[in-house]
Amino acid sequence: MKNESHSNNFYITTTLPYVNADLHLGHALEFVRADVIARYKKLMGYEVFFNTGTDEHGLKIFKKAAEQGIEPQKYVDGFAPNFQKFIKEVGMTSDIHIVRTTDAHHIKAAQEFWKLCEKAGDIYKKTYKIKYCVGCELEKTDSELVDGKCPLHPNLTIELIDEENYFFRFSKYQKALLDLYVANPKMVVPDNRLREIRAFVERGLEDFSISRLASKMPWGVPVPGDDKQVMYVWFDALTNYITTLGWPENKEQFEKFWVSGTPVQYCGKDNLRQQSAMWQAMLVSAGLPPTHTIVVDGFVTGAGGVKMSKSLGNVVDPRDIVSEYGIDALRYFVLRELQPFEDSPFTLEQFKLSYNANLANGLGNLVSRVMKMASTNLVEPIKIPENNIPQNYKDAIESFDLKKAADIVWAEIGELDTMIQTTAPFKLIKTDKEKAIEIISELAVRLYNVACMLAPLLPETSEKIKDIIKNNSMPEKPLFMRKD
RNA sequence: GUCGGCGUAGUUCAAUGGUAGAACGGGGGACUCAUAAGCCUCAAACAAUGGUCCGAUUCCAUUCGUCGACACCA
Repeated sequence: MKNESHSNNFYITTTLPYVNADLHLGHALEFVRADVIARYKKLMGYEVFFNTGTDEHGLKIFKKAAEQGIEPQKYVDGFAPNFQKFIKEVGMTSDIHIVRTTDAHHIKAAQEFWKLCEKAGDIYKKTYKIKYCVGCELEKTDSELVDGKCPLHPNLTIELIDEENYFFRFSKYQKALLDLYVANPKMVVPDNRLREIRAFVERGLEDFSISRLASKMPWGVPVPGDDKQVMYVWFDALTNYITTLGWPENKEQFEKFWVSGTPVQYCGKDNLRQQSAMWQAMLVSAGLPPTHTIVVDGFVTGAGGVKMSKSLGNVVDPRDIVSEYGIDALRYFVLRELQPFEDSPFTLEQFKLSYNANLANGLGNLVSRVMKMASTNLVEPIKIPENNIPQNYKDAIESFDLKKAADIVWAEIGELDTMIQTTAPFKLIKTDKEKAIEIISELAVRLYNVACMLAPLLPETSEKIKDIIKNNSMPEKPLFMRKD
């Protein structure tokens, strides 16, 4: 267990998508959530290191590049800017570190990591038989086979080909991992995911291969001291979480954010094993401290919980939403309408309903009605209150329950609407001006607090509201226009 | 097949061993500061069966439904 009491530094990272991935709502969801945590911590006075980036090695990339007849490096260089554009489009804080697994430093650091595992005696060479379908001309895994045959070519027999690869002694770390889970019961959020990974580890671990023959697939980080092999993609990819910090040379930064901080990794549920078991074993092997918290997201599905897929045509491009409704509308939906840790359905109809109800009629309208009264009746702007963030809101964010945090904000919005109705300052102003002004000021103060709570969630909107209150003015146009 | 999660109003969620809460959507009403917004109000749910208990939506078992894990899909 780490001492987490006095560090004022905070590290958070998303998973790295493949550089050529179609960036969909699921990616946006993870980015937005991590971004909220990063902004929140910054507002709470932490120095924050926020990491994301692109995974650029491996067979898939290599093949795509070959199809297009270009060098893999050229191919990934063509895609990397898309990703960087995308994260801006979904409103990620500008203060973000972007690692590419083809960065010279990352490559070198991944090799250093390898050497440490090797020194620990955890890397060894082994021949194993890969299963190969001549029909597909591809390696097959057991889970891809049906009755030991390739489902696409059931009349061909699967060939076994000897290949010598490096392996990582995962099996050695079963106890270390189980101990880690016992010592850090909140290491994986939500806790049923910890149960899931614990069950997996308890069933026993097999060593896994961590390299490929360069003659077959050269697009990877060269294995130190063996130019015939390259690292298997994800071995180098996982190390990005620390190579981005400048590890191993930049000891100070690594110490600051990883060792004495509380490093947080966001990932989708399909990444549970890699992040909470394999990567943790790799860290132990290399003699480095484990991740503090791994937050596991569910997936966004289509209507009725159906998987989103191109063939069903229910894939949603978050950029389309942003261009029609704005960044904060997308963020709002991700944060409050999607379950923080479970699969959630997404439909455009639902999105619009929720937008109209909560952003246009709720928040936006409240700002207009309060500020209309304030700007016409108060002679000067209210005294800007100290940040008065309620504890339950903080607790919700600290436990990664961003939906609960958003619920708290919207409960306050509802209370303010009710307060206007019951105290009716717009009426009172005619009979008891002093009292009415007192109420209007209180409304503005509480609205300012709402803006403060919104700062990590809907940063643009939060700023707009704060400005309006500081100027004691009306919004020039509705914050969120109703959509019909 | 083995293991695990889940199954609450039309929808998405919440709480709880003792009258089941909310939001959105739907019906009705009074108001007017506001984005025909807001407020009040009405209708609306504990998958099924059995067990433990004075009492179960909550605990247990079974069934059904659903999602996931069961390794190299990073």
